[in-house]
Amino acid sequence: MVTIKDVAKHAGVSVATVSRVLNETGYVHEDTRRMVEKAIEELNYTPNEVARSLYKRKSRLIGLLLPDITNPYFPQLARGVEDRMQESGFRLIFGNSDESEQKERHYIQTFVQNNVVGIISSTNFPGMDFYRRLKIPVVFLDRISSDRPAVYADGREGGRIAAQQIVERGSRRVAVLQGPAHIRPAQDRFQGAIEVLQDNGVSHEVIRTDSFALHEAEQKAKELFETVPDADGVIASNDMAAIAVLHEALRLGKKVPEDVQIIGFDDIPLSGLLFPPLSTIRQPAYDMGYKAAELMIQLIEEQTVELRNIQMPVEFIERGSTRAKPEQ
Amino acid sequence: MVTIKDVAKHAGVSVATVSRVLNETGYVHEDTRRMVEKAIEELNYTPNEVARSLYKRKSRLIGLLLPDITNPYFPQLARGVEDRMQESGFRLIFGNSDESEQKERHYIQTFVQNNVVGIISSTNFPGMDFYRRLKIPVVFLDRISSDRPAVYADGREGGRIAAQQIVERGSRRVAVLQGPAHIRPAQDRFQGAIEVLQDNGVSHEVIRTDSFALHEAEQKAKELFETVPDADGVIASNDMAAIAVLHEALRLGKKVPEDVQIIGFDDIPLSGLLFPPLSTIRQPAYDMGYKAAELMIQLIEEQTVELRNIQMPVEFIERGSTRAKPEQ
DNA sequence: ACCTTATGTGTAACCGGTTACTCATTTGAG
DNA sequence: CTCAAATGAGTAACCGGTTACACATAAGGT
Repeated sequence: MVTIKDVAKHAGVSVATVSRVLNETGYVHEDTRRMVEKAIEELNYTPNEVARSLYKRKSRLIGLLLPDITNPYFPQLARGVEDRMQESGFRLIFGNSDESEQKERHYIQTFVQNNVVGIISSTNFPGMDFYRRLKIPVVFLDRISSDRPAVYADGREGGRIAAQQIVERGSRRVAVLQGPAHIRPAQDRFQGAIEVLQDNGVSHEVIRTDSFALHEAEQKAKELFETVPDADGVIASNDMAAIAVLHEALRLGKKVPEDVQIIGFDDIPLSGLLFPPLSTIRQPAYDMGYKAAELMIQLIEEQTVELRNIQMPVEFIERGSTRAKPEQ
Repeated sequence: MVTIKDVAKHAGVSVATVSRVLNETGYVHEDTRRMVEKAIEELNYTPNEVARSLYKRKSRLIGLLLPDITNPYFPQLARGVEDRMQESGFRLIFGNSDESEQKERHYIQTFVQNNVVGIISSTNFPGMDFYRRLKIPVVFLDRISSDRPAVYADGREGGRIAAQQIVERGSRRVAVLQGPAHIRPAQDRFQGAIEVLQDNGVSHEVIRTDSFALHEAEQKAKELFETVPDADGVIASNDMAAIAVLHEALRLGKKVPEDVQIIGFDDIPLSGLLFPPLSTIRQPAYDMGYKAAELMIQLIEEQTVELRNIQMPVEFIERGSTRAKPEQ
């Protein structure tokens, strides 16, 4: 391995000078700089980030914790984070929490042991002690917390829009998938939807779900049509659930959207490729990740940030699983 | 930050002794051990991995490079890798290469700068100099290389099975999506399919694709039905492409599988939830990731590994986008 | 011409661990 | 009882960078 000493020797200067050239700090004579740069080039030297990190007590690494990248919504968040971090020269250490507190605790610990400069997390446990104790910046993503900055979508508004749309388009018996009770944005969506359904006096049934996992979605889709066989509208807690519901509806020989309208949440990339393509409430997942990264970088570089909670707008994406809006 | 010195002072011993307790090396008196453990407990000390990594010249980090986790196939690989690594206490540094050589080179560099002990990569450029030069273990995943160990699925066999199935089930005019030309497993699938189609004297058209990206898939699906409007069977290069083709077929009013049969490749989690659910050639993605991690751990721990190339079996998953097999 | 300030570079301490080496004490074989 | 081997623990060098400090020389103000 080529070290800074090798470069120093090769260029005939001290390690301090090489370090100054590398970091563009202090005074370095133009001629010296060139010699050092030549030596770096010739030896193909790249500084050891670990040594740097040890002295500085901070690395160029960011910890990213997601529930499960197997759910297509999260990779989009991740890409947003990664791409923004990349622009500023940060790398990601990555972990799936599987919604387990233990795993999460463990990941956070090793993030810290590796001197990460910040942690971006879609945790299910934003209030936990191990977050409170952290002395590095934390940004919650797709989650809400009173202690820490967060980036999330306007869930309540999303829920409202979904309900409005499905009611306007004629559903009168609506099943609502509730989504995990302990995840704020999911509950906001749910509340928003219920609000509007009640205001409009539309009959609705609630199907509770505990996680966003796929097999649970399949299960709940079956349960839905057993519990509410005459449902003519479904508001799903996310697109994965909506897809499961759509599948089950078609399997039961129902026509979508004629017999049942279905609205999802997220707008994952595949939604538009289903048949019928899924109408959904779009969360700007990539942008949310990107913004979270941006917020993190601000927190790292300055200590103070004015805007600590960023709520992103949601949007109704009209596709084929809802009917045409009747003329006013 | 609590350091080993603090622990040493608190326990009334030297740092060397604390280190011995931590690493279970050398001789430590039972009583001393207990005192040290008590001190560690009381101070809530966790060793700094960075310092450790600097001295040892190796960390507990593994670099993982994937083309794009936004494609649902890759998160499954990633989860397999992560879960196995987790078991042995390794963490992942993660990057998406976006099939760009430049990005890839850059990621590999920072992996090295961070003292990763190994790199697992689904690269598009397995032969590149920057891989050859690496002095740490490299395992290619879902890729094939003559220089390095690799874990991949039996693409040729997969292609054969796909073609056999679609022919047996009655397609006589088959469109084949070729998949990126520079990716071995994709080409193997393609070759396998073509072989069988030719052997059976079934007419086939080839649609070339350059990447696995989603928007390209949509595009190619349209192109397919323009070029081969009378196709009664489609062998897609992966499930994403198959989903796009399925969508396009239904959009054009074709009945699947009555008018057109479609076979995908990968078996991503959503395939079964389409309507009709997608028949596909299953690659055991999670297991492949898991195995790759296992292989990597062997390479790290011993220097020598007997089985350096692991080919995983593929399997036809019969679902609704293919017709029933006619009675013999 | 003289003193202050700016420029340029090297020496060595430091970051937080690990381990080679040293030394003291115990243990046990003959 | 003697001496080699085993046990137990501390000191300090080391990993590869960064930077405080020291020092020398050049530049600039009066």
